[in-house]
Amino acid sequence: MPATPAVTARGPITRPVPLRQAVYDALTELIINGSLKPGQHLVEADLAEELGVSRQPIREALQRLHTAGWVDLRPSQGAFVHSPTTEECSQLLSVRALLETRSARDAARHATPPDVARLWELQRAGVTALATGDARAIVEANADLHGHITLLSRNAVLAELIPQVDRRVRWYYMPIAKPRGQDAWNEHALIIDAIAHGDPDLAEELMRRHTRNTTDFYCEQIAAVTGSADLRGDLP
Amino acid sequence: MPATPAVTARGPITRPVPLRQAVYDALTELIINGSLKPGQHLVEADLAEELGVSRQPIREALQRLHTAGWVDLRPSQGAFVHSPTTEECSQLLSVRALLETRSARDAARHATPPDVARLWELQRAGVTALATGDARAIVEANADLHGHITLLSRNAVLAELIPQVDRRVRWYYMPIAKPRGQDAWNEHALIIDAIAHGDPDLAEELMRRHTRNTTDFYCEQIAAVTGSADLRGDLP
DNA sequence: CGATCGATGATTGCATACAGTATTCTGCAT
DNA sequence: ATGCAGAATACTGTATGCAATCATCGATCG
Repeated sequence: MPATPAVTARGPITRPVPLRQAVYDALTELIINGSLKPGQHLVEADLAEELGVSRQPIREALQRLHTAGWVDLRPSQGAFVHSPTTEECSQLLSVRALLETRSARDAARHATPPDVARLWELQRAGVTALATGDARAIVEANADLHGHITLLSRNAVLAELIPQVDRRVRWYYMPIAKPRGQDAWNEHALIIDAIAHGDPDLAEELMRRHTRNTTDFYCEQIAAVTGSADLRGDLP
Repeated sequence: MPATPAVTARGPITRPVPLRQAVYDALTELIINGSLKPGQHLVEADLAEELGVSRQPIREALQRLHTAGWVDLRPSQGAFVHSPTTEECSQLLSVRALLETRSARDAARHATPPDVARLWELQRAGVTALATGDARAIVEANADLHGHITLLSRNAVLAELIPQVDRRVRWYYMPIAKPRGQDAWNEHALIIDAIAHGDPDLAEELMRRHTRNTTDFYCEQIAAVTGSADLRGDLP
């Protein structure tokens, strides 16, 4: 078979994106950016008209949003945008810290030189974003860096779980939490260094401190707004 | 209205269970007990007829099965029972150990005397099942005990994540892994004791050993069957 | 004889229609 | 004014129908 010449396309081909997937993406976006507020009743017919599709893809997307924790699905009553409690957020932070600490450890065990180079690349992108002061770019760069570390852990289960937890954390803290800035990226550099040297113990410990600092920072922001009690919960 | 006398029901009232939920439960059961084999193509129309419902609830259940990792959903081609790889199982075991270790620690911080009493109750049930030699009862008792520890961690996120991971692990190893027997339940007793004494460090360490032993046992079983290489992967 | 192309059947994706149930509004009696 | 009863309304849950797409098989051509 000498054929299949000069196929420049990336991916198998341009698959027609299933409508339910587009709906899922659209709704998550609407929830994250606040167009759909916590507790709001999501009426299928309205969403269907809004997005120009029938109720069927809407329902399928709502199923996925439910299992992902974005909406609550009360039988015979419909879907409601999930309202996170402070306890839940504390727990999300705690679990995220646990998973990311582990992924850092495994990343240090598996990372190759090209992997590390890619990490430094993302690190530079983050520092650049930090210099320009573009808050959105900073958050995104941070997510990219952490996401790539989870990839390097070579653990598909981890890489599947972490983003779910992470996105929900970021969604909840988005309105109140300013990016941590320089400190966070200094810590990133230390972690990358540990990964580059293949030192699992050090990478784990550094990531533990990093997530702890991030959590503390978030909790201070929350406390400043709500004047509430201790949110740090069960962090180690 | 003199009627509705002597309402013995618990909960609000007897809610009519949504059909999609029944379908979801039925399909997971069929997958776990092997009626639906890995890789098998799940034709919506067939399932609908089999279960006596229309395609609509089937589709919604398949969405949930997909996000839970039970089936793969290939666009325009339908649903296929997920085929776990040995790598994936190793990763599942690894993540499960991580999460359960943490839940044991938090359980030790939060458990009340009634909670501990309930744990001992479950422990006794497990030992009884062990004595009778009923393999299915043993596996179930084990899941109950671990599940209750996750509840005691007072972390809803953990309690949500662990069962998903745990069920998939048990499903894959079911055909080849004999229950570990007495050793596992001795270790359980030590863990419960640590929780009862409110000793997080000890509970964490004991659970770490316990999950490590369980993983080792499973891996030996696997190796004996497949004659494969090291599966222990990234356990600490 | 092998390979490519086209036709056919099966299956999914989406839309629509109908039935059951929870909520809300209105009217009346207290 | 307040509480309750009843109907009207709105929404979800389920079923069915149709068009688009994919896999399979057979025929034709090199």
